[in-house]
Amino acid sequence: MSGLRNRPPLATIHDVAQLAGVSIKTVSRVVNREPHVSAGTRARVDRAIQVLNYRPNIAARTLAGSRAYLVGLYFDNPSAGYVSQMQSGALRACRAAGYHLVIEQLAGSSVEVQNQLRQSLAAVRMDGVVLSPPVCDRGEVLDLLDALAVPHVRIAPARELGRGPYVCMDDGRAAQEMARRLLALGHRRFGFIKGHPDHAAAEIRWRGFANALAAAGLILGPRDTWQGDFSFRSGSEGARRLLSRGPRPTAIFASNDDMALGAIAMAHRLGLRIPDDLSVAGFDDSPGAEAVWPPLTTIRQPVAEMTAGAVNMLIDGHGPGRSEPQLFDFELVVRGSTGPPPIVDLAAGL
Amino acid sequence: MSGLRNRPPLATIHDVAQLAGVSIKTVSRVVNREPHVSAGTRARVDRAIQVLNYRPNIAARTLAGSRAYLVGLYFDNPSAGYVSQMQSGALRACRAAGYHLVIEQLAGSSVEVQNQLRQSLAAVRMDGVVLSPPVCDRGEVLDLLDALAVPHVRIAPARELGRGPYVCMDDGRAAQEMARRLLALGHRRFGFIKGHPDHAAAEIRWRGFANALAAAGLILGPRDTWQGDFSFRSGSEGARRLLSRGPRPTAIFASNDDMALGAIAMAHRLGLRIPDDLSVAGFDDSPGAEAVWPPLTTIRQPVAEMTAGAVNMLIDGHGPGRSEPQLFDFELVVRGSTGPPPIVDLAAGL
DNA sequence: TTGTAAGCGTTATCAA
DNA sequence: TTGATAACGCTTACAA
Repeated sequence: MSGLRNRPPLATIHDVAQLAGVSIKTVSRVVNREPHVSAGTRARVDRAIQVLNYRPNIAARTLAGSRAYLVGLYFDNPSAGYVSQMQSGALRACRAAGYHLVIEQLAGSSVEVQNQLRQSLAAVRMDGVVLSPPVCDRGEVLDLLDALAVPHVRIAPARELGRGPYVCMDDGRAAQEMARRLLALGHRRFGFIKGHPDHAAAEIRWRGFANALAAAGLILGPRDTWQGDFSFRSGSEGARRLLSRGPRPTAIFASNDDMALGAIAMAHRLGLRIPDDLSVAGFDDSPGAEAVWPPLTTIRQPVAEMTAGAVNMLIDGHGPGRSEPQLFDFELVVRGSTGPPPIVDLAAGL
Repeated sequence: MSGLRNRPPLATIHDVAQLAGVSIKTVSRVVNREPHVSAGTRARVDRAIQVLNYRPNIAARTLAGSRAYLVGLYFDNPSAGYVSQMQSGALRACRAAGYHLVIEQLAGSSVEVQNQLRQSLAAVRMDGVVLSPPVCDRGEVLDLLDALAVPHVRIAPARELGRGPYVCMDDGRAAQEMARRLLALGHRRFGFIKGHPDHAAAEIRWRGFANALAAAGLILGPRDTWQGDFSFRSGSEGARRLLSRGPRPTAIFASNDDMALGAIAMAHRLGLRIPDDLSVAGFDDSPGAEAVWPPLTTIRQPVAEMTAGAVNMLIDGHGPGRSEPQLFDFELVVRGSTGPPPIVDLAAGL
């Protein structure tokens, strides 16, 4: 029943101490893996813990000590798949370290976000927080965190890279590599669907792509790009626009998979065959990428691993000392949605 | 920096008491909205709280009192969109009530799940937990929760409905209504893609659909159904099988949207036009449903609202007393993926 | 190597 | 209507 409040009493550190015939301090030492405990004592305590099914009360630990065994994950990302992967990585790292995860959505105006953050940090004393895009690029969030001296690690930040530790992937190089791949296939007319303007990595992807094309002597004009927002819908709308003018692009690169899937859907709708008439590439390797037809060529970003890494940096980074940004490898995943351009275009390009 | 541990001291209940010139107990009364506080005192305390930006420490509250201001959300759902909607509803309800949300994934064998659950409940004393499908239908989870007397509310449970409070939607009636709709359009040959066998609501949807067809004199054989698992991939695979035999169905109903989207992708791949050659319907109204082409006819399940309702039941259900299951309305959302069957089939059916 | 005692910031009890 | 004081279960000095 919902209203029931009389929980069976759980074993406390005193119970364990009594059963093991030691003081609570010794139990504490064993639980926290501190040195200076004889093997015999340790064994007795461990057995008592086992027998009583003892688990330290996190509230008491937090109140007494400096650690809370709680980390926060702050997000505000429209892509459910991205959030889901982050959480899965964060949960894995937390569980391995005996931590637990509190999540919080941080949305709205600067003032609103600051209030939400302040409220959550004051109420739940966490050991630190992980900031994911686009929250990690909001100046007011970093300011407040600094003011409250709350440890934080950012995931794929794009601004103020000197401000604290982060994990990331080289988005620019990944976009560049995708561009080179498409160029190598023979494409010469490109469409690019940009990501959400608030998400700074989107800008980096765009620049990486544009630079690689520029190196090949190609310049994308404003009519070759479309300002999307990372949503499926903005991807299909972008594709509609990019494909509605002649000569139309033979390859479209979208800043994330959701938009690429939207572009594919639109291409189907317009009667274009993929990849025969049009190549489409995405970025993220989201669940849908492998499932759509034809499966999507994309950049695999190890979101779960990155987030797990961020949580570990938070937990391990106990002593002071500058931690280096942790760089994760991307992977260009080539699937069926990209191929050579139509013969006629190939001939023209050569 | 990550390793920084010296946080600026936050105001405590003592600071507030001193500034307001009252005892800590009075501050506690004001904070907790208890009666028996004069208006003047209350105002003074409120002002002091404001000035000092005081927020009660949740760890101290938990340790001393009976409430933890923390609720847990346990999940293990493959659909990122579903999880995302749940969390969003849960976070909204938590924020409104001054609570915070701890999430935990519960996966694996019976023993593993019990250990995860036991560990998380012993470490983080939560006021209660919300169980989502398919976790909410695992007997060992309910048993353990009962044994530990942890309040819980289930979302869309399908088994053991007498065992505690829950929120739900009438899946069977929704599937029935979808069947009637397709029958009314003139369809007579159906394909059905079943959901994950562990997710009991999937079974209910299937029975609702089958019953409605039976009422119209139609029986679906094993070759008219496909055992999916709620994934996009299983949907496309299911569609491929269902469509590979003649005479092929004119309408496919998938137990969730991800599978329906998979079916649509497969239909495109096979060169079938939707809805001219084939109608496809889903269940959930996930984000992709509106974005795909043609947009998906589906059942809108108010997942966020249901979860918010579950959290509120947990928080409100403080006194004992049996709380009734809370039933939420579904909505049949008709979009472009369904239409009349091809003329030849329509003629044959009449 | 082990133990004692003093908090940590609240809520709960009981008296004023 | 208020307030003093004892828990709550643990960590952290500091002793032994």
